[in-house]
Amino acid sequence: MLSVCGSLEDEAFVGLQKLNHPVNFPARAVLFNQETPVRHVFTVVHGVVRLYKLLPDGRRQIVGFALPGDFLGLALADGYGFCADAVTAVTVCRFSRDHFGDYADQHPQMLRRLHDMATHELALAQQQMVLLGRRDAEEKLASFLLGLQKRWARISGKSSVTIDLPMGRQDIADFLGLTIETVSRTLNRMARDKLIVIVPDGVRVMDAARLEAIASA
Amino acid sequence: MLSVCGSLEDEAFVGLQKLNHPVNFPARAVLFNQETPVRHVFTVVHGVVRLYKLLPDGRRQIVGFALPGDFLGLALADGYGFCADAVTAVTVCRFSRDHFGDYADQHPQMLRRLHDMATHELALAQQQMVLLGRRDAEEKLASFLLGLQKRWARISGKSSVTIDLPMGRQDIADFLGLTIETVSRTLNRMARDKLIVIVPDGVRVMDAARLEAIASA
DNA sequence: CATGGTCGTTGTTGTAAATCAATGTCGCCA
DNA sequence: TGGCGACATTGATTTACAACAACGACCATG
Repeated sequence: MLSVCGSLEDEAFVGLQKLNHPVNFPARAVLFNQETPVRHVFTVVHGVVRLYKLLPDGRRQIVGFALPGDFLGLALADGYGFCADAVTAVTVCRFSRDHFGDYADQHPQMLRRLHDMATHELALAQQQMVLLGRRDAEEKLASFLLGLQKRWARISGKSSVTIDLPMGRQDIADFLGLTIETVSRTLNRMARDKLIVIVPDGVRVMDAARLEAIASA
Repeated sequence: MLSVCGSLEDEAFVGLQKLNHPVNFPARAVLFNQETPVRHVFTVVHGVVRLYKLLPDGRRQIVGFALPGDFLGLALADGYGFCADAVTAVTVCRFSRDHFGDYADQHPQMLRRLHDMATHELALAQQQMVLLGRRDAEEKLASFLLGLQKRWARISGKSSVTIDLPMGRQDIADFLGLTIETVSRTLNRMARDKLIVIVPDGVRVMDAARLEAIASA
């Protein structure tokens, strides 16, 4: 289990502990949105947060799900904003954006670490572009499931064939650039094909090899 | 016009000048690819570079076009690779990845600047996710054209209603998650609708207001 | 000025996914 | 216990875009 402030237990970050400010949000609570300037950065301690952008007509693209240990606030500077809200009940560590920025500027190793996180996020974003632009519904779902499985494994330290899906079908659809119906149909077809079994709030991987073949097709 | 090493004329970077190594590539030349580990980072001086990822079956997603002044090599660390090749004849400034990394680690202001660039790229990547996941062909093209127009304006210092398109239709298609036919048809429909005029290697914006309405729909 | 190559356009047909429309399931609370 | 509301599934139909196919424009090269 992650202690008070998740990914900040690093020696680079001990100085930040005193700026630390734990906060709880119930499911569906808004952490911040596209319009209002963001006054804080966050580290997720538990729960799941969805990050998304809205078009004026209401179309939504989820740009990521933040799981425990993830840091929120990298791309917040640019004025390009996105929204974040709690998928499940969530605990975060909150830092004032200004204090955090000052701290980073005075601690090159921290800056370095932030930069590494940013480039990692960028690499993930590029993977997501491939997925959104060039893959069909089944490939999208297979990648999504396996990607989440790896992330949960990394968080819990042990891998499992059961993948927890705390987010609803609509969230998955908005992450993968599909509709809720297509997500539902594709998932159920995968179950019919014995790739997975659908369980409450998750799926169980039955044929990892075939699933991976589809995901990296 | 950008002098020897484009975006490196900053006081933060004078120490790098001696590591500077200008290189020319003809159109279509490969700067680096997904497989081979990347030994250099680059700054584009002139010409246009396409950055893309390939799926095993040959599908391609262009994740960005690098124009003069742009830096290449942010997301290169992660092992997740992408390919880069010259759309037009290209001049770049090349730096050894190791030397560049060492330099950055010893110059916090440089690290800071790299980090800002990375978060900016991340914000753009997220915009592109919205475009790929949730916009139709016409919206994609409109955004693409206006985005390029702004970038050219920023580079040349003056805005123009004529947008240079040095890349071919296939490149545009692979950037927007469309086929070449859809790009062609959509552009020609926009021309028929008097939004733009198609000229050799570019388009001319005739109805900026309507185009922007479509782009930010 | 023929010839081949690349690239773009245009027409036709096909299809994956969107859309429209019920219906089903589960948990919560009156 | 029954009924309401959120969410998921399933079916029918439509549609935007892909795929296939043919043709035309441009230019480089012998």
